[in-house]
Amino acid sequence: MVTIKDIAKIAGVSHATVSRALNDSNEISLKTKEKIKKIADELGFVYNVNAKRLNQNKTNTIGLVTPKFFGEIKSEIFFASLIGKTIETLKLKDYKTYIEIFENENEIITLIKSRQIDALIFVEKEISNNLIKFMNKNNFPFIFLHYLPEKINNFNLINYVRTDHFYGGYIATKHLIENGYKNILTITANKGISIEYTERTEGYLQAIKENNLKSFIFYNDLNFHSTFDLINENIDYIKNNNIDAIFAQTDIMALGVIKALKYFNIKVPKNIGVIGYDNIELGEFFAPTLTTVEQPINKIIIKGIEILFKNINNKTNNKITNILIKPTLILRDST
Amino acid sequence: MVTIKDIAKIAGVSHATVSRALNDSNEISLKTKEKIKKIADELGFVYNVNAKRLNQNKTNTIGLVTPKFFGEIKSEIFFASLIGKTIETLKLKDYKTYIEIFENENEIITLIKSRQIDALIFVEKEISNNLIKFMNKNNFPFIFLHYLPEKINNFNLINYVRTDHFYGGYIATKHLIENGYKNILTITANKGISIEYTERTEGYLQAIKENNLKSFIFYNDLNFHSTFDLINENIDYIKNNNIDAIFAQTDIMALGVIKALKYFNIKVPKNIGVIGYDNIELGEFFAPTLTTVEQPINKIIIKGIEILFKNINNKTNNKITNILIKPTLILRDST
DNA sequence: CTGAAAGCGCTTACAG
DNA sequence: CTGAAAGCGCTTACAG
Repeated sequence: MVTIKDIAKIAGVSHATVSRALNDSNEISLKTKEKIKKIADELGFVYNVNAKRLNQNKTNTIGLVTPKFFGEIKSEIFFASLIGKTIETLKLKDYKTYIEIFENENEIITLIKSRQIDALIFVEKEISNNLIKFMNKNNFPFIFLHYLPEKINNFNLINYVRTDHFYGGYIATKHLIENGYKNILTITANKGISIEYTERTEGYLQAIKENNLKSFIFYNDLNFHSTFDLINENIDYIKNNNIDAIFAQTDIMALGVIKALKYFNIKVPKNIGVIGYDNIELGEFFAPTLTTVEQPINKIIIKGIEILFKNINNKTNNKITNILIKPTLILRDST
Repeated sequence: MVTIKDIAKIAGVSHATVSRALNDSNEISLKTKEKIKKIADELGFVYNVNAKRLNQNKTNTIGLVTPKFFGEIKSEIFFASLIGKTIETLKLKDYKTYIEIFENENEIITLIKSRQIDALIFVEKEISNNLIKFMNKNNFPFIFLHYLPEKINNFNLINYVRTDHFYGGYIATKHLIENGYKNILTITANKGISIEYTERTEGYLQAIKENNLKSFIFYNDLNFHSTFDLINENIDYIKNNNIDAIFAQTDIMALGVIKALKYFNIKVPKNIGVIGYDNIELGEFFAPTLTTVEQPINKIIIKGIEILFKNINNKTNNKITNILIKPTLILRDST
């Protein structure tokens, strides 16, 4: 492969001069600069990144930490979008993305110490204070997107951008109310699963309260089959309470709900309206298509990267930024 | 960050000795080796990979080239699995994975020249002879998985591992025949889309021929809605020819078929059996669940990486390896 | 404006 | 078995 020394030889200058020319240093004559650039071009010169990174102690690469996302359809769809959007957004800034599937924190620490990345984006809940402290101590920029690190109680030490789930739960419920539904059941995650479900439920309760309605809450696993079972087992409760709408706090749950209602010949949305949460693309395949709350994941990524770069470029300014982004309602046929 | 010089200072040896110790060189005494390792451990030493890569001209990183996979549910599911499995498999060999979303070949050439990766895995069709030649000339190891590069006519210059689609089309059709279906329609891709659909169709024709049946072939777009429309528009043809089974050459198409048949109150599998191809996880969500041909993507990845590593470790041996892996039938409710 | 030198953090052939 | 030296391909402070 061609190096700056090869160019230097051909141009009859020192390799330092070549380096300056290619880096558009302002202490070089336009004439030699252009001559050198032309030669570099002809030779198809490309920097040896490893040399550059060693010298500058900067990699122009951001690590993206995700959970093990494969093997389950919902997270595959979500993380494929996330990874794609992140790569795309960082590429616009001339940064590379390195995907790290989270296994343990030691691997993350090793990754940082090995100087492969300049910063980290976490879309991962299982991060402890230990790692946060390590990064802060070393002035290593990072941000949490979408998820909050659940082992941590003090969020004043981390930047994050995530969905405003309270608002999401609120608009989902309000939408149902505005469409005339009165007895609205919400199906949320089992307790302790994740704070975001608590927030969605609080949004739900706020809308319920504002309209003097009665609240109905089921706690359940987040998956399709168990939600199907849940409805099955509680069909009498649903009938006895005249439940006429269900706010399932994930789309997958909502699909399980719809399948179960179909099984009992309950028409959606005529007898019972159903709204989901997430806007997974899957929702478009089912009949009726699913009304849902869309998580603003692209906005989260773009905003998150913006904040991260402020941190990268300005290490002194350690201001913590926490941002909630409002989700939006996607109206389809199930309500 | 701690360097080998820091360790050297504490251990009272030269940094060359530290390097030998940490690399388990055999020209070092056990005693100093252990002493040095202990110190390194205590200091939490991790190599600066950039220095190591520069020195060794080796990155222990493999590039994975994919199309732009996000924005469409089917490819999101497929590539999320693929990326995950690749990262996992390479990690076992102590290699990192770098994801490159294909835009143009110059970016790939730059990636290679910049010394960020030791080899490339292509799961991408749009590669030309130009790039192949460049890699071969530079003795840069690469392999094609799953797809064949469609702009190329001479496959003797490239390693690849892919599904045996002829066999896949054959077993799908044979399965239908063995279940008593007689008039089997296959829906394949529009001509020129990809060689794999031609292969599936040839497998179909082989089974049809062996059983003296009549062949019925529709050519269509690969997506859900247009396949739904296709069935809609041709429902008379289907009825008139007593079509009693449909081999849709992708699962997404098969789901479109089932939706359309439902619309006409045609029972699956009672009136018409339906088999898909791919085994996307989505197939499990629909009723009836989808019988399909599973692409052996995990086997392809594992085998492909195995071949790639032979090439990496043994650059002299430029033997080309082409492997077809047989897919398997997944029996569910739609046949 | 340009070159020689030193340095980034490693490895390894050479000498002892 | 160990150290001093050279080198991987860059950048940049220093001197002129």
